[in-house]
Amino acid sequence: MEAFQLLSRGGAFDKQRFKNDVYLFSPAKSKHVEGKSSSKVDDGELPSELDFFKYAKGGTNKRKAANQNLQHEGKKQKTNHASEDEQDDDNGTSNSPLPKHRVTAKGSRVPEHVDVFEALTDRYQVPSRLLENLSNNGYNRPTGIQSYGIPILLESRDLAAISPTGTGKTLSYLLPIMAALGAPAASAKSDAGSGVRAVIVAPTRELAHQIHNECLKLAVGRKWRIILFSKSTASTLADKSVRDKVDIIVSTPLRLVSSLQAGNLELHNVRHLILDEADRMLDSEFLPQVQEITAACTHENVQKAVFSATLPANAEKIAMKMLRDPIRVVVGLKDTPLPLISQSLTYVADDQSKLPSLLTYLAQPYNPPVLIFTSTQPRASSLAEELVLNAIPNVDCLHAGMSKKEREDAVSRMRRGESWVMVSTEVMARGMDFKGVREVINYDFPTSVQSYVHRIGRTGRAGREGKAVTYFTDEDAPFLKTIANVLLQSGSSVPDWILKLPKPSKMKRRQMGKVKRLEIVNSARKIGRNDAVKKRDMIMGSKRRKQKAEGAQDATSDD
DNA sequence: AAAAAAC
Repeated sequence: MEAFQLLSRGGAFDKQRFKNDVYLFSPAKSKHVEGKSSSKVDDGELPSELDFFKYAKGGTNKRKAANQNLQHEGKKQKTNHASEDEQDDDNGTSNSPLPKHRVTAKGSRVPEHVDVFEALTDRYQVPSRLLENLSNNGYNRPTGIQSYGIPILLESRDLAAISPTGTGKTLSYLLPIMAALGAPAASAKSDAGSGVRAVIVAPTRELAHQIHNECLKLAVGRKWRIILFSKSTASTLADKSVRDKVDIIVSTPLRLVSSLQAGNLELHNVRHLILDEADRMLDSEFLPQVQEITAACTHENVQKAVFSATLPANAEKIAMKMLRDPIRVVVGLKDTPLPLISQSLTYVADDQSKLPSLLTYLAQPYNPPVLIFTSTQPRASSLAEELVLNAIPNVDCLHAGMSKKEREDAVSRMRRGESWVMVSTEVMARGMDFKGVREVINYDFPTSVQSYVHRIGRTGRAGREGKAVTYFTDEDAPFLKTIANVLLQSGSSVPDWILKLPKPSKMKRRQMGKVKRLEIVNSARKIGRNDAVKKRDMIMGSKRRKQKAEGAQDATSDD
């Protein structure tokens, strides 16, 4: 009976019900909203294409036009316009599945872009060995950010690169670094000076690990020392004569900072400093650490570059101050998901209704692996647990509260395709490239546009299609319109009534943030529990699990 | 908004 009630509350998209709840947020406008919505109920049922064109007229195009005008306003700066469409026409090879984006490059003396990787050898003497490694790894033609960004970095210029998720930003900075490195520091003919020459900083261990892997693939046949910085690798570099022979370090910020402070690392010889996921690296939590790192890079010719799919104005300001005579490259529209990702918003009345909705979803055919995002670590753990208890196969969990080994194991199961359902926190939201992910579910509503764009950007990578579903509850209403606009901007359709919601800024958002979200409410503790618990402990680690459970109980009793 | 992540 209980289960039936839960199911009947969750399930299908229920406009009517939500509409009533809108009153809660804007009593003054409630009649207006209701009147308009009910007279246009049919709009929501139009084919999605029609819906899109309708709203694109009002919002999307205006904004595009505004963007373009802004770009033309630069005074002393030169603007380059180009389009990947043209490049595709030139070449005639239509095996490029990548979406076609407008590219703008703004700054002084912008180097010309390249249409093919081979042009890099002619123009910049990029070693052919490097290009071989490219094609061996399946890189045939440069993406937008690669064709513009690589020449800029090869000309030793500073760069702020904004390009959508899954469009090859990593290669855009790795290739120029490797082209510029020359002989390994350890070799006799090196004129590299002493100390590491390139540093790449990323916000999570998993991402740093992935970048390091890419780095190794590209460096095949060369003897550079490329270090994924961790506690153990850092300790092997305690000996200065050893660390002076390192060429490239990939690291998370705090790891670098603690080595700097311990006097176990010098960055005075760094010629290339890359901030991946730049807006994250420049947010208030990471900024002090990043500043310490940049301050330690004292070489007069240090080249700095920042990369992200999103770069809010304040982060861009900080970035531009950091950079010297920078060039700003924007591929597509900033802070916007790929149109390849078909996005939808699903109403679930409240937190308790989410699990039944998800179970219903997972009971139908879906494309594994599915990546599910929750707002907190305990919620990720307990949701994974619930799915296991409900006999969903191959459930995995990954958050930063897990041990290093547990995290690594989870990632490798994911890479091997053994995970069908991966429940995670923001730790997985940025940069991670699991090529198979075709569906993302935002179980908990994202807390920013940036978070939304990066989360759903785990699918639709390298030209593949993807699907993203976002659950929203009554509590999420104040932020719904903001995210709905992002869907519109990227070509997904949104029901009429959502767009008619009052402006987010006018809503009472303060009181909304106070709702405490604890663990996923259990709906089905039944038979086979012991087996399920064993399996769960294998997935999440029993020790950690116990700690989490105790912590959560404390939190509950507080209430 | 606000939690997450970084050692």
